[in-house]
Amino acid sequence: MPELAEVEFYRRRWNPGLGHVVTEVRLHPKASVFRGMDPIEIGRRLIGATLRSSEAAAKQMLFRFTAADTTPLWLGIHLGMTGELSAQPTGYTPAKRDHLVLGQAGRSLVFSDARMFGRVQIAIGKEEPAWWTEIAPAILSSAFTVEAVSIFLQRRGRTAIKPVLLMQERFPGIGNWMADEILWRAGIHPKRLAGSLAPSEIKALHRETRRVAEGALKIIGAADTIVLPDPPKTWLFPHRWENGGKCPKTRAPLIREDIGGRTTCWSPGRQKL
DNA sequence: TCCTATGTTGTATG
DNA sequence: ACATACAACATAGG
Repeated sequence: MPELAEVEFYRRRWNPGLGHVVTEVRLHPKASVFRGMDPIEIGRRLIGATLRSSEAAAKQMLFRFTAADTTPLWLGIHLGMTGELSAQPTGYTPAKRDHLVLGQAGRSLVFSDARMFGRVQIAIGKEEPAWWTEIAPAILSSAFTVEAVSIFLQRRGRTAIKPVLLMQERFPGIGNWMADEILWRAGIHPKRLAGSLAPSEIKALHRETRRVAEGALKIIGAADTIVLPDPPKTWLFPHRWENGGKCPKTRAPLIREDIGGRTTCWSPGRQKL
């Protein structure tokens, strides 16, 4: 599920653990979410460490710990397609999909991921790890300019705009639903080649990318609810999966089709080829 | 049984 | 070296 704003939402679910020591680590050592890393090593390092702070960027999260001897310890989590974080009562017993459980006095911090496209990694030392610092500059930062977008679209000129919006090196945090939302707002057909967009369309795309990111972070990322909130009916989001779904702006039936290997939803008439 | 799924990455090809 | 397209990863739910 998780794109930019959902990642931020889930990151905050571990906030109750801030300032507390990890006293027990339970994990599924064979789970592929650990990728190349040694799960035993991850568990060993985290025991006795205190959770100090966390950040989200693009679709990733960074949890900063300090070990008992004050050595900085960085825990990186990518939620993949089905990952979630939660805080559970003390002594929580890991279920099948709970690949990493950090036990603290008072609560357990749980990472679960059914499909295991997610990733868990750690790094040790003063410097933030490269896999964190190398994430592209945020969409809401000053580095995300019309110029930067324009250059990128020219370089990917022969590819449909939809899959280009999913490229994390320029659109960090954008996923399938946000990409459709952006194109729908900007009035651009998802099959248009990236290199074919007029300057005015590039401007609109840039503007709506920012607005969707900003709106999603406000509605989803900052929500204080137990359950992940959905954007309002005025967005494409609540209509994109329903059969017979209609465009909230034109009331025309929405179209769904595979583009670049991902189901894409758009509003005919509003978004023309 | 069959199909789909809010993601990334490795590989083949041009 | 760069750009492009797509299979593969692993599992649950309709």
